[in-house]
Amino acid sequence: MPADTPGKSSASPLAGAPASTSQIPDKPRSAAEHRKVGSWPEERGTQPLPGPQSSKPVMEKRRRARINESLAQLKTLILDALRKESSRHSKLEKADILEMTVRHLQNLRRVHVTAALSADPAVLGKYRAGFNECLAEVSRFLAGCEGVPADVRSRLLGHLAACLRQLGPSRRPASLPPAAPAVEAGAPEVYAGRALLPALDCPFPLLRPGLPPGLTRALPADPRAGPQGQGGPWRPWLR
DNA sequence: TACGCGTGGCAGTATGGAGT
DNA sequence: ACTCCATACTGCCACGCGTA
Repeated sequence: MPADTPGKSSASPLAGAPASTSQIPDKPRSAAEHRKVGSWPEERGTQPLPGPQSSKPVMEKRRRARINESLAQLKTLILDALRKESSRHSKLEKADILEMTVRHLQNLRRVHVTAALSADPAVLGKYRAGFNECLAEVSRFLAGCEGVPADVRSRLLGHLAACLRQLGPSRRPASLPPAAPAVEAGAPEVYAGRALLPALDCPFPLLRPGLPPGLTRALPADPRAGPQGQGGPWRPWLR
């Protein structure tokens, strides 16, 4: 198992601690510790777990229970978010729940992009200006970079320029790239009561200024950034 | 047919002891 | 002090089986 797998706790210093490791009495236990000592609140009053070897089925059972519990919560949340009656969807499969969740999160992101553009149409222009500066920086870097074949250089710059053109010459949302395949031509997609803009195939957050918290990676304040997020162009290399 | 369960295997990590 | 190795523990996955 990879040590850097997110959300896992096996890399915790406690993961491999022997059973005799003394616990700090008042220290709050982590989830891993709870699992290790078998003392989840709902399990109070039960017998302590036997040795590690014999507890393996219990651990596996507990793991499955965690998965199912989270899936059940996810189902409730997603049905609530989509305003669907849960009683009519009691037969949802796990795969359905996950698919609905993925679609919901994708749509949510587009809703927020739409909202941000509606609130301040200038953000697309700022993004474009930032992208432009990025392109110029790459161009400067490549010019001073030995060993980069000319065709590679020109292909890279051509690709970036094409990306820039794809953003459109103006700030109007109507100039955005073609809609996602699922969207019918001429019929704006509506989600949660809002008309959506076409999906942008952006590998990074498109509208960083003003994006609702939690929708993109939390970025620490960068003293070099200057006007970053305050009306100036977005400069990814300053992050 | 989807799901739950028990089980074995594998891989990653932590730990302690022995050897240098 | 440092390295190496055996061991313990944990999480994930696949498989077979039973059930609703």
